[in-house]
Amino acid sequence: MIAPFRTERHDHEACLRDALARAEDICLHKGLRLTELRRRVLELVWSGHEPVRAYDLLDQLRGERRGAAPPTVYRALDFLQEHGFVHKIESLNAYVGCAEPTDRHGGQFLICGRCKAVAELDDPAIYETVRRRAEASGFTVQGQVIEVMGLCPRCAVTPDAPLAHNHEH
Amino acid sequence: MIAPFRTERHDHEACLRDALARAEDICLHKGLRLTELRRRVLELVWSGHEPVRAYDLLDQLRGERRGAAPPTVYRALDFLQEHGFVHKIESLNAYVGCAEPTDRHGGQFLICGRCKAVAELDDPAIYETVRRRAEASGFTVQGQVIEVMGLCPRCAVTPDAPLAHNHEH
DNA sequence: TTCATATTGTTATGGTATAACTCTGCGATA
DNA sequence: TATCGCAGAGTTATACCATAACAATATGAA
Repeated sequence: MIAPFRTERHDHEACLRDALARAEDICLHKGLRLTELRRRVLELVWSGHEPVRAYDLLDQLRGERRGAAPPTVYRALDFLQEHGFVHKIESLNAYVGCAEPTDRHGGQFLICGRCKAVAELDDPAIYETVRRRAEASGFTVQGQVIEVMGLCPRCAVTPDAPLAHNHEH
Repeated sequence: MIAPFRTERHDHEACLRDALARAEDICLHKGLRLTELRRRVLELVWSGHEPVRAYDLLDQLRGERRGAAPPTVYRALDFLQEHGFVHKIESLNAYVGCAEPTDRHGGQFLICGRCKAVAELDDPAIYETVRRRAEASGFTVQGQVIEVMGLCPRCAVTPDAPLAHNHEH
């Protein structure tokens, strides 16, 4: 199980730096082109641990790059998703960075309805239970979308405290 | 576990009739108003076991009801979802009927990528595994979105056979 | 250098969903 | 019976999400 919710000590600058370094490294080894645009979109998605919407990315890109348009961001997101650097949260139509990028892996997402933070699990017990029960119905499993809504540890405990910023979660 | 994939003998007219009768009955007992519009939208969603998109419903409504517009269908869908008569498939932005309506229950969906049929599971083993593993991370679970992509039993076995109609699946 | 191809730019459009205000019909109540 | 309040539905407008299609450009291999 990986990438749980961040604590108060979370150093997001280091977190972001590591994520970009991992991506660079993986692309180098696989012969993928992490272009300036793709790298920048990945960086923007990783600006926090909340899902980011495509048009928010686009708004930011427009400030930096003339002629940015929806395909600009969707194509970058397609690349990043295909190689496991980001995931789409289907129930939010939004995107989060992946801390453990492997090609086209699934993962399970815990989504805090209060602070909006998302944690990713890659829990084999969940994956296998879903696979086993689905195949018991004669279904052949090719992919799983698992998104769990609720409250992250901090928001469950202090539901009235002010929302901390992004980077502290 | 309920509502598996339909067999060749599936009598969809009876299936649809039962679904509408159940909805009528539940609304009667709960004091809910299954209006003409809501009943018709439910009927259209139940036209098959494939997810139906909101604007497809709208196109059909326009042929029957002057002034049908997006809110017409979304408001009906909101009512039907809230009371468990239909579910939204998040990964498809589409809606399916529910054979076992209970308020705001979750459910797990098996989605055939070939014939597009959807089967609903309400498997406590899946629900509990996801809940337990999420809460092991300190997360408080309020809802689950579980959508499994793959091949239904028939499409897995005869991937080259022509697609059967709707009602036979 | 030249070429094939991947990437990005550009314009347009399609698909999904809600806001906000109006109108209508129906039951509760004075 | 009058009228009030409200849920449901009509109506108009707009916001948000995503892709098609074609042009231009950059990149790396031969």
